[in-house]
Formats: sequence, structure tokens, C-alpha cells
Amino acid sequence: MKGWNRTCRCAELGEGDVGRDVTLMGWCHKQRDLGGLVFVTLRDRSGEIQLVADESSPTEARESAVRIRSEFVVAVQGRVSLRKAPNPNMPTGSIEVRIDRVRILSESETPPFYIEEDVQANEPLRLKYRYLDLRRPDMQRTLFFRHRLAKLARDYFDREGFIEVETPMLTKSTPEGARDYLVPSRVHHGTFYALPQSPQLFKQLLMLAGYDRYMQIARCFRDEDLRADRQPEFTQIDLEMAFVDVDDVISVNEGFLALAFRELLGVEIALPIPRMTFREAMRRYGSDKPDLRFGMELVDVSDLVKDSSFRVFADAVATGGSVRLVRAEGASGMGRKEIDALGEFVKTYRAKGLAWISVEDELRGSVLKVLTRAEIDAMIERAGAKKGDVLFLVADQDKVVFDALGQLRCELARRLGLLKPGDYRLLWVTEFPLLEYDEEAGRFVAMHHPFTSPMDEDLAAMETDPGSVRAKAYDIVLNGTELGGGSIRIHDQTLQKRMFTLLGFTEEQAQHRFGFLLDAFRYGVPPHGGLAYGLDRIVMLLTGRDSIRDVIAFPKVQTAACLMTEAPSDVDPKQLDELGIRLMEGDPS
RNA sequence: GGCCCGGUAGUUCAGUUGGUUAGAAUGCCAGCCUGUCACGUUGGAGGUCGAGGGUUCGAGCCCCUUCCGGGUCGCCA
Repeated sequence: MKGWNRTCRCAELGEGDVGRDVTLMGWCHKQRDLGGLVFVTLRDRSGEIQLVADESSPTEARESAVRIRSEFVVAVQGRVSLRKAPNPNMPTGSIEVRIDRVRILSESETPPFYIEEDVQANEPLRLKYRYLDLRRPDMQRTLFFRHRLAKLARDYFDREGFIEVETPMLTKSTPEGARDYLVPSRVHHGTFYALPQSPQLFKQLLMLAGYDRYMQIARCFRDEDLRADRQPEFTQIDLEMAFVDVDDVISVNEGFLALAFRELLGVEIALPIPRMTFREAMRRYGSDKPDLRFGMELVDVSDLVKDSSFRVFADAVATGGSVRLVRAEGASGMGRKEIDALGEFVKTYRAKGLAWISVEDELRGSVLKVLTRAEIDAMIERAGAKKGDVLFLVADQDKVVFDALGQLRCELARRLGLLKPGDYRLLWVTEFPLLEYDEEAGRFVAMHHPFTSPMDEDLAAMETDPGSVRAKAYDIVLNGTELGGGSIRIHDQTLQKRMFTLLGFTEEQAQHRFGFLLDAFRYGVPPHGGLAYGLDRIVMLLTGRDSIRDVIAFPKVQTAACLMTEAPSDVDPKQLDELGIRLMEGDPS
């Protein structure tokens, strides 16, 4: 910098620095030329400070200051002074730097949107000019937060004896689970690498290789449709431990979570974190990731209406389903319009309808005429409903009832204002089913992945009643969002073979897909298990963002495109030739 | 793949029942201005109403198609 060395960042200066000569570098946030008196607000990642030039300033410096426009990059030298007119709304508002020398390091076109805290620009515009968006203080705070979380994870797990190992990004496609991103091989035409959906198999091999405790901040890829909380590439804090069972994994992670909440938020987490089995979570909350910040537990009223003349209820029970309700306390003020909207809401989860009973002096509701007074009174009593409450009922197969009411209770909590900021409820959900039946495939598929260990007490049922077998699998849930999940893995070859048989793989298929793992398992496998956190989601939740795009520096939009780089893009025909790829007619290029 | 919402100056938006030359705020440019910090003030420039087609004497507005963006269901072991 031709002899200029930055002495500090803008907002690191305070009243204690008055009289000090400093050199600052940053971006012009705003310039105000009052005619002979010029103010420039200089911004860097620490914050802002006001620069001032007037008649007593060197002419050259003042003339430069007049030329400065928004987002010019400038270096200034000057003396820190107390302001004549302090600005109490600005952290450095009591001081300013009287500039003696100015260097305009880079000019800037007028940016397409103003660089400020609560930007009003559309998201597509922000994403096209992400490098400008990232200048905004809230984006910078978020990325600093993310950095601190990642560093905290590395430091904590290092202290606990974990070592970080990088696993391949170009690896083998294992088409159980999400769709893979594929990378064509130039050397072997017609074959493809896959980008990893997770380092799952590699971390298991590291246990087998004797590394004992592994962690990695790992990028993962899944070629599935995006959501507000889902990106095609995302980051996991990935862990694996040898010679452990469920409690060991949970214990070391509770230490991490407590530390993270303390260091990043100043929040003390009471340990141990409560646990709930999958079965209980579904029964009470209709969800495998219940939000415990509020009550509104599901109430099963199947037995009360199984003989009802109202066929919708009776038939649901008769065909193996159920009728359940949630009680919305004090919701009787809701208008028809709002209740109808809730009906539409549950339909997105395949419920056919939403019945409701509003408990008032005179009952109101959609099922008053089709149910007997005794049936209604019995439900009100079981739900513990008082005047002012509304009961919402869904009758269907359990899967639909749980899904619809589980989501409805969260929606009601949002609408009724039951969610308080700063309230953090962590929960371990345990004993997930090992398998779930896939109607489309006509077979059982692994709920977690095919290497998840069944619970010891359920081993005998694997062949007789596969759907009932529970796994040594666990999720960590925060306020209704899954932060991470993991399992104890199968380390026994015989058991692994039984698992593959259950999943309908032939020996050949298993060998083709996971042969390297099965080979490895012949050479001495320690019992092992682990867990992976969604780093992006943790940052999202702890910084209170609604969109995962806000916690990723360069995210993709819903169509998996990057608006800044315009990826994906067509490529030079020569590149395709080298890869032995010919596009079908109608495709670009 | 389904459903819902959106696209108008650089930006954020308004635009009535289809009717004259499409507006506001802000930003930008120029002049003036010595304590501003949403500076003030005077003047000025700035539009492919996402794109294509249709209906009409006439379309930002109605219809069809399409592109782009958002939410969501399916999907995400």
C-alpha cells in the first residue's frame, strides 16, 4: 500500500483514541457534501465511522472527499477527534476522523441497491449481486456467526479427541436415498463419479481403519428439489466414533450443544437434554421432530367415535386409522375465514378435511349436526376443553392424521403467537423405525440408511415383523427442526447381510453397490456410530433466519441455479467430446 | 410433476371499469449550501410495463403460451 498501513478497522475506534493519527481503509457508505464541509461515512467489516473535511483540511484531501461516491474504496489518514455534533444512533457517533490525506483506491458504479442493514431489494437482485449483498452488516454478522460455530465445533471435537479427515468429493454413486449429482469421467467414458450425499461410508471406514474419533465439516450434495431450508449443496458437521453405543454419542454431543449455545447465544442448556422415543413423539405431537415450545398435544378420540353414525369418523377407525384432535386454547375468536384457511392448510397434508368444535356458551362447529351430544361432550372432556377453546379434528389413516395435526399444531402456535423468541427447546428423538414400507417400490426401505443397527431387543423380529423393528437411530431436534441425526452402525457381517436381505438386495446387488464396504468389514470392525449436524440449519435457527439462503455465502435459487455465476451453463462441444458425451436433440448447445 | 403468489424507472412500489403523453418515493447527474448523519435546496435525466401471441377502435390492465423469482406438496436413505 505504498507505505500506508491500516492502523485499525473503522468501528474499533472510540473516544479513547481521540488525538490519535490513524490510517483507515474501507468503502464509502455515504458522502454528504454541505459545500466546503464534507462528511464521508466509511464502512468496513467492523462497522462505520464518520470522516470529515473542511476548510482547515488540506485542499487535496477535501477535493478528493468531494469526489467520493457510494461504494468507492478509499484509504484515509487523519486524526481522531470528538464530534461537534455527536450522533447517538451510531456506535462510533461521538467521534470522527479529520482527514489529512485521501487515496481513492477504486471507484464504483452506483450499486443496484443500497448497502444497508434491512435491505429492501428483491432477493433475485441481491443474489445476482451477491458480492454487494454480502457487504451488508446483517449478512456479515451471519457469516461471522457461521465461522464461529464452525471453529467452535473444530475446537470442541479436537479437545474430545476427534481428528478431521477429508473424504473424497468425487466418489461412487450409491443410489439408495437422494438423487446423486453425477460427474462424467473423461478417462473412462460412460462412467460417472457421484458427489457425496454425505461422507457416510468413508467415515465408517475410518473407524475400521482405527482412527477412533473422526469429524469433518463436510460439503454434501443432493439433487432434489429445493426448499426454504434446503439447498442442493449444504454443509454437515459430520462425526463418527468407535467403541460406542447410543449414550456415548449423545453424551459427547450434549457437551458440544451446551458449549455452542453458551458461546454463541449466551444461553445455558440444561443437561441431559430430554429424550423421547419416535413412537411417543408421533403419538403426542404427530411429528418425529416435535416443537416443545408449546403444548397442544394430539388427543386420540377414536374409541369415542368408533360407533358414531358419522361415517367419516367411524370408517376411519374401522379401516385401521384414527380420529384425533388438537385443542387450540382461546381460539374461539377465530372467524370462519380463518378456520376455512386452516382446512385448506391441512389438505396440503392430504387430510380430506378439518372438523372443528368451538366451545362457547352455544357450541359452534362443523360437526355438531352429525355427532351426538354425548360424543361431543366426551371429546370435550377428554381434551380438557374450556370455554373459548376450539377443537380441531382429523380422521384418516394414522400417517395422514399425524402429519396433518402435527403440522396444524405448529401453524396454530404461529397464528396464536405462542412462539417466543429466545426460547430454545432441544430434544433427542430416539428409537426410530429401522424400516419403512415403500408402496411404490413394494418393499421395505431403510428409514435412515442400510447400515443402521437394529435395537438388540428387536433383532428377532427382523424377519417376522420387519416394520416393528426399532433402530439405534437418533435425531437432535430444536424447536421443531431437525438439527442432526445419526445412528449406531451395523458392524457384524451376518447382521448386515440380514439387513440387505430385508431390503430386497441380492448378494450381487449389495456387492455391486457397497462391495468395498462389505470387503472392508471382513477385516475387523469396531462397534461404531456417529451423527451429522446440518450446519446451515443450525446457523439459520440460531440467527433467526427464515431462509437457508441467508446463511450461505453463495446460495442457489429454487431451480438450483446460481443467479450470480449463471450456473449451470452449457459447455464447449470440445469438452463434451472429451467426455464422450453427446446431447440429445432439443438440449442446449 | 401438482397447487398458490409475484414480475411496471437503477431500486421499492401505485396504476380505478380497457381510454390523452404510465406516476410517486428514493437513488442518480448538475448548481447552491460549514455540523450533516434519511442533510437541505433548485433544476435535470431516467420506462422493452418480463417475453411472445391473441381479443379490441384502443391493452400495464382481459385471454393463451412462455421465461424468471418465491412458498409448498410430491421428493429429500
